Amino acid sequence: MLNIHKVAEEAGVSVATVSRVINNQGTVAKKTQEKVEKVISRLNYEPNMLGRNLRNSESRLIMVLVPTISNPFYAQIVQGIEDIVRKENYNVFLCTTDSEPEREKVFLDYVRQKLTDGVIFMDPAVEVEMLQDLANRYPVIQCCEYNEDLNIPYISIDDTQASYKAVKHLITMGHEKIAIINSDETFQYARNRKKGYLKALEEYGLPIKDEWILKNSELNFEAGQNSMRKLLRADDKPTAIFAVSDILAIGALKRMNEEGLQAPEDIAVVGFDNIPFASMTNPALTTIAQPMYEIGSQAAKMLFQKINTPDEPVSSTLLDNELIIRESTLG
Amino acid sequence: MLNIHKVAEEAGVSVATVSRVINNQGTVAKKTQEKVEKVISRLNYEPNMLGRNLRNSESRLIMVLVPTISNPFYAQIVQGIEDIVRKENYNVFLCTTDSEPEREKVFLDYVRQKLTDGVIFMDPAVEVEMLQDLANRYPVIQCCEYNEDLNIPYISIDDTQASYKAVKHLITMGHEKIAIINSDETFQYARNRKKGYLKALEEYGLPIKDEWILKNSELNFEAGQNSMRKLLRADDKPTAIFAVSDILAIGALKRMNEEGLQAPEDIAVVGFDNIPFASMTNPALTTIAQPMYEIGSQAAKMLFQKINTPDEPVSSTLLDNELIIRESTLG
DNA sequence: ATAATTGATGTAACGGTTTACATAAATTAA
DNA sequence: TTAATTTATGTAAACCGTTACATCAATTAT
Repeated sequence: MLNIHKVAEEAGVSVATVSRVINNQGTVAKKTQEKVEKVISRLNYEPNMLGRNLRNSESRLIMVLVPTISNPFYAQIVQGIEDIVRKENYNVFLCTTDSEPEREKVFLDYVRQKLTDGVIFMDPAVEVEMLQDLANRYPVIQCCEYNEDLNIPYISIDDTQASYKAVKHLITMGHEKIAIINSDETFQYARNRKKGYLKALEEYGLPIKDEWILKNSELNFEAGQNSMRKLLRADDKPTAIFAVSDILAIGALKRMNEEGLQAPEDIAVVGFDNIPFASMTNPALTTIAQPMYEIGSQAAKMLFQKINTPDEPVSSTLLDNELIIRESTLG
Repeated sequence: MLNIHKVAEEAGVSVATVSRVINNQGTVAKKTQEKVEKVISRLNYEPNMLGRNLRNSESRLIMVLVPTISNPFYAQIVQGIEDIVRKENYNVFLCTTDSEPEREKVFLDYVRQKLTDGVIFMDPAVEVEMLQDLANRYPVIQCCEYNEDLNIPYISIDDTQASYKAVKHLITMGHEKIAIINSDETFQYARNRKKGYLKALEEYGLPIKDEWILKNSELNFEAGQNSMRKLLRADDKPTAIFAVSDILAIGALKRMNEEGLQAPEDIAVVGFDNIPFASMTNPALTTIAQPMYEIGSQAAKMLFQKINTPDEPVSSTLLDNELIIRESTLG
């Protein structure tokens, strides 16, 4: 086994001296230092991180829990996280949970088990008590999806206000029959976006119909296509659609295209997130831009607050969002 | 500190007994077991993974190094990896390198430092000697991007043959002026795809022009758009384009769209990868489908071969690929 | 020349877990 | 009843690195 003892032995010094050289604390005589360094590079020695972290009870590792990486939405957020984390000389381990509680649990245990120093959690599906319990003892930040009943700092946007804005835009464009393609309402964001949708319709006295309110348990193109298929078969066809995710909106646009329909002439479509691909579609997609990078970097900053001053409370934030108007709603 | 000693003390047993209960080895008397379990759940104890892994010199953790998660191409591969890895009762840590050698190095050190049991490496930019050295001592698999001069197992596709197929398709459709939008030729795949492109042109005696051969250091929509802008300004405009990535192809399509041009009528476009978005564009994109899920799951299987039988050689594989013909080339 | 200070290095405990081996108690065999 | 075996539990070393404290040598001060 190649370890610090072996190096010490080869160099004819004690392990303490080797350790001092590795963590260059400057208290080692020059020639001893050189001697040790020579042995280290000759043997190709790397300190074992388990031993080191165990001793230091610190890993300088952050875990980021995402449901999936197939939605580019997360890519930008992770970029924001990475940039801050690296600046602090930490590194990021990204873990995908598929929103499965058991998988989330396994990864969260890594925090309890001291493998990582903290966690940024998007889209938690795990039981709330267990999450709260974890957050009481370790640094945890909720990012994007959150539960405000918990005493865990979160960073997100005001989904209700954002979707209200999106739907109001459709109303301003003259639409009166507006459908929503939503995801699973177990998610807070889905409930909030529906709330904003309903609020806008009520405010303008527009009809609310069950057949215009669709839910999807999966969030992918196919779900968007399926939802659009259903809407095109509705007794009373909507003239505009608000999809709570660009992915769903793009699937919907595709379905229209397959049926020979045009956006916005036949049906206008608004998405949500402003993933890079949203501007690449034809027609380009009107959408709510979340400040993804900013969300990520803020989340990381909040996490470091918790790590560095565990006893001081970290305040939660809702960031601004922006309606990006493109061809899919512009007559 | 809450540790196994504390639990042992509270339960009035030795640490060995607690350890046996945790790893339920069945050699503990029923009532002792219950007593210990009660204490464990009362104190909310979780074994420290650093201590455990240090002792066992095993982490049951796999590191996957990707340049970025913003290209959905990687999402599918990672899915393939995850499914196998979980089946083996391991977990995946995903790390993004931005193809920066220093970042790659930091993560690779985690393997040396025993934090993870192996690595699947896509798109290595790190110095080859260091990678080879790592692979000599730890389980490493090259995935997608690879260097065949190294003695490190790889899984990928035959890029030369695939791009030859793509370009031949364009030729079959009657095109004689065919451009390539490539990425950085420091990458093996980029060199191979160019090779296939040239081979097809040569075989059919078609012209090869410098102004039809474009390179991009970044691989994103903007790069695709920029390349297309250049091609549209060429003295001799191509009638067909082979892009070595769907992302580039989609950017190129967008640029055409902005200029009021249609694919394939004005210029035909072929992409590479068959990311989910590729079928969502309008027109839908003709592309080379890489068996992404399969690549990922194979990579994981190969890694476990290395982990479980370190001394037996693992053979490298090139998987089949398929040309998916869609609207962007179909007159 | 002696005492006091500085500098370089070593010793050993500690962080948390697992497990070979030892021991004690309980059971079975003779 | 005694010896042999089985079962349950405990002791202590091992995994690897860090660091407070101790030690010794060398330098500086008096």
